[in-house]
Amino acid sequence: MNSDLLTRAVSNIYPASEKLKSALESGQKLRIYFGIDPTGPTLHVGHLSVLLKLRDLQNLGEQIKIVILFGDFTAQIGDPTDKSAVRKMLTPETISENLKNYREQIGKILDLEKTEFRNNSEWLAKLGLEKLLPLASEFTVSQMLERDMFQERIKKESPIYLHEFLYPLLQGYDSVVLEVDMEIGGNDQTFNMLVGRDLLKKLKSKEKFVLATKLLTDSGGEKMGKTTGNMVAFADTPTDAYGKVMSWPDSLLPLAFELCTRLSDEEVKNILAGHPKEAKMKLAHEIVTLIHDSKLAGQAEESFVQTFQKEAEPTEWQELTGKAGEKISEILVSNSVVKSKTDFRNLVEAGAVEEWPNKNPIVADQIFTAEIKLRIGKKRFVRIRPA
RNA sequence: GCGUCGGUGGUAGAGUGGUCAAUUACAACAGACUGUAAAUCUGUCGCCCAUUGGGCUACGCAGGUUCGAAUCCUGCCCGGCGCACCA
Repeated sequence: MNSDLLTRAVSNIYPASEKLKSALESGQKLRIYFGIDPTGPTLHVGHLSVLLKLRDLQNLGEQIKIVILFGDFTAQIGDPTDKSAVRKMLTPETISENLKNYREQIGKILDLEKTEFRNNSEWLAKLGLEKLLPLASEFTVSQMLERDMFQERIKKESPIYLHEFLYPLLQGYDSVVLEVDMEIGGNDQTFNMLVGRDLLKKLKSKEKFVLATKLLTDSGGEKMGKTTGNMVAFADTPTDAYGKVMSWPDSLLPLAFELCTRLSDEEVKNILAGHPKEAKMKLAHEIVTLIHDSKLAGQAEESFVQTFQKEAEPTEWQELTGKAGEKISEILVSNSVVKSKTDFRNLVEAGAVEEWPNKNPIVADQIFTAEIKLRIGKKRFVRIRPA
């Protein structure tokens, strides 16, 4: 067992780290699960710390059985943890589409052969009141209200809906049905995971370990990507993913290495001792390798260096076609490169649009005549060819 | 049901008859700076046309008052909080 298995990227272990340690050392078989609500189209680096932890555990061998639970039912209810008010109802099609991506993306990290996949609609969809009410009677309203986030809402006089009380129960019930020995999730899931622990104890007299991982937060303590747009998704192209990591603040580096890579402490220490830019490139390379592969990571890195550091010809151009006589602005709008003509005009006025590579300025209502390459801002490279 | 407060741009949240396409903050986008960044500074940030400027559509929905409404009135829809029993 790796010495940092129970410490790296770990925020808390319930009931106690030592207990889990001895369970692991005793060779006791453990069913460990991680629940994800398929609310978005893709996993992102925020999931990476949990997945890597699961992989570490999976590597222990036969002793461990990893169960990935897709909250296809709970996704429809909406976890109040991400309380941004009105949730959009997801259609079953969207959900199953998401699930397809998720499974494949998880395969980047975990050994799918050794992983069990379940959907919680299996049991939650047919959970009747006669089952639900006894669950609800295990908890008091004040226990639920204790959650920080409910307290905050009371303070702000914003609504708390009944179904939001139900959510932790349902997630907890997953633990009961799956008869797991352990649950892993982000720190923000601690409350829900502990409800499951209580339920399991009450209904099946079973002890469930709960391992909460640290969250990838920025210096303000906000979850990455929540306040800024640089959350790296598994579905991002290698180049995008690489670029997004490079735009993370330097201050995030130590935490990001801990959570999103498996470089050893010592390696990380060496890397961090060097130039921050080099360190971040290393981080970006590692992350892209995890969510794609090392070859693509290499290419992404090369393209990044080319484009931004050497200002050389970018390796990827967005290819468009246009008719001679058409306004360039119209071609760009119809291909959603820019939002509107006004948007394009503003960019032109800001000096953000130039012809590549001779840097000729472009005027707002320039007419398209022959093949032209444009650089718009820092990141948009467009080549327009005659149709 | 009663009382009361409220529904504003991607978000939060000002604005209570004209100077409001709507203060501000965050996010976004761009420029400068740099180590790619971040931070900082500057600009943009409804849509369309335009050289200054003009037009259109927007402040829950539908009507109305007014020369003029995000702002006033009426109705409707949605929501918060309080009250309801013990009295």
